[in-house]
Amino acid sequence: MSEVRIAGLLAGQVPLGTQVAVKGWLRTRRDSKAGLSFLHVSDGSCFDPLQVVVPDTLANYQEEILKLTAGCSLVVEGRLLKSKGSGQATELQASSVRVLGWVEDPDSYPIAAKQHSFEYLRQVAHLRPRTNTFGAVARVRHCLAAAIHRYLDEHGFIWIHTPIITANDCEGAGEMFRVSTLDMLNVPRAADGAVDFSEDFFGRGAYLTVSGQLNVETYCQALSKVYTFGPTFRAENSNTPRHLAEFWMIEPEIAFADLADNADLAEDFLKSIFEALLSERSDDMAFFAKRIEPECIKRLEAFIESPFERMEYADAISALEKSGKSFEFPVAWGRDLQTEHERYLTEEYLKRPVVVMNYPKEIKAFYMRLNEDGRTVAAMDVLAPGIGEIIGGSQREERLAVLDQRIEEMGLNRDDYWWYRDLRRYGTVPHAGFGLGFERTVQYATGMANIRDVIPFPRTPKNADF
RNA sequence: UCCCCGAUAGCUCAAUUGGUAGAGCGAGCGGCUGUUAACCGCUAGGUUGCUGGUUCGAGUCCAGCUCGGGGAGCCA
Repeated sequence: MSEVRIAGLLAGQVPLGTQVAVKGWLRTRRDSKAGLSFLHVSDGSCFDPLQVVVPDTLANYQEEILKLTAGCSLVVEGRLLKSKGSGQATELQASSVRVLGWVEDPDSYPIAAKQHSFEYLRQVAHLRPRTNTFGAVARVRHCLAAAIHRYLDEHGFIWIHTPIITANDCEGAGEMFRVSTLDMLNVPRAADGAVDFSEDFFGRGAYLTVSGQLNVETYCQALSKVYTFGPTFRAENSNTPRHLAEFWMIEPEIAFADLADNADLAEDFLKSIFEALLSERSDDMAFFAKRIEPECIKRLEAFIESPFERMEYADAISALEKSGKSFEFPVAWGRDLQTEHERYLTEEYLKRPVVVMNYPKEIKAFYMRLNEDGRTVAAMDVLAPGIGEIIGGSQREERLAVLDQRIEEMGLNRDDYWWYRDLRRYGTVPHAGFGLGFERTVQYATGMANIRDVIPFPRTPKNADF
């Protein structure tokens, strides 16, 4: 007897009539007076459950089958047959059903066979993967992650495992989580009363990374095309459907490249992974289109087919000024684009993704390359309808003198960046890269409204449960 | 962190000007049916988020707290 996953059975990989064993969890049970029960069993390998037909002639029919409830774990053996019903092509005619684990007190089982709110399911995050939605999210998440690695591998990128713990308290991307083994009830003090981190584990202050970019640039300057894909941490008190304290980020970095190359990569990369998603997880995407966001498949198809708009920051400002809209936040050259501005550009003005390029240097990071005009830097943001900023990137400043000047202008300490500056002293090359928020990508693809529902165990202010 | 809203049965919600808490789903039992968001009947299920206050009387009004949601900022 062969043992197979339900995905393979439903995909027709096993000939009808074959005797198989299936292991999974019960979704629903319906009994018929014709002397049989119908079980929907899922093993998570695909969206659809397998229908199992159980005749009342099985020895444990009265004592066990009729008492099965949602969530029970089962081993079903039987023959794969063409279904007599209309809801599915094939079904399993059971010759034995073994119950591995019962659900104690079905009345209070948190995942009843009914619709639950996402807010509620977050409180039972250990059980929510058993629902249609969260099973689908998990498979889509995996599919996109695999597609990302595959694309980058096929295009000659090397995956660099940049550190999670960093002693750079100067990465400049917001509040950081401190990593310490000091006894917080009895911290060592220096003479001036400040905490003495020289006695801490690393002999200095240490933090969780907010970005692998500075580290990955070092490998970029040797391997040409590299990327990071790992968890990232921000200790910002952000309470929105788009922010997490712990999230995953992809950061490609390419040498011998400028901002235009960077934008081209971002576009080809995004289109490629969404194409993979549509072809490999059509079952889950059909579910999202039916129950979560009716437009999500059409949106991805349009995303793949139409070229991204490319727009100068200055032109974006002009478009906003000419829009006739009254924005809550003022529009002016030198000011950053607010959420409402980004939404207007992608959702009303262009109705598709746009790469906004060359921002005023004052509102961007020190490492972004200064343009000829002396007032803008080669930065880019990829904005998408419905989600806003999905990618932020730039060409990096490869000229040491200019980099030093920018470090000084921003009030940063040059010595803190000694190894980063070394890259500009030893065989510097033009290079560029960007950061893609993985959860936001999953959100965009599925239409899931809240970022807390596209990561298994969301970490947000006041919540690190599970 | 700021603004707005919310917390009532396992879940989703209702409850009139302050007057003894109700429905659907789920669960249990029974009926019916190659069923599939099944359908029909019956039953059980509540210290109304926490603390305090006003009142003869509070799910309802007031204050504080906790947690959740939406919007904004920060950003990916």
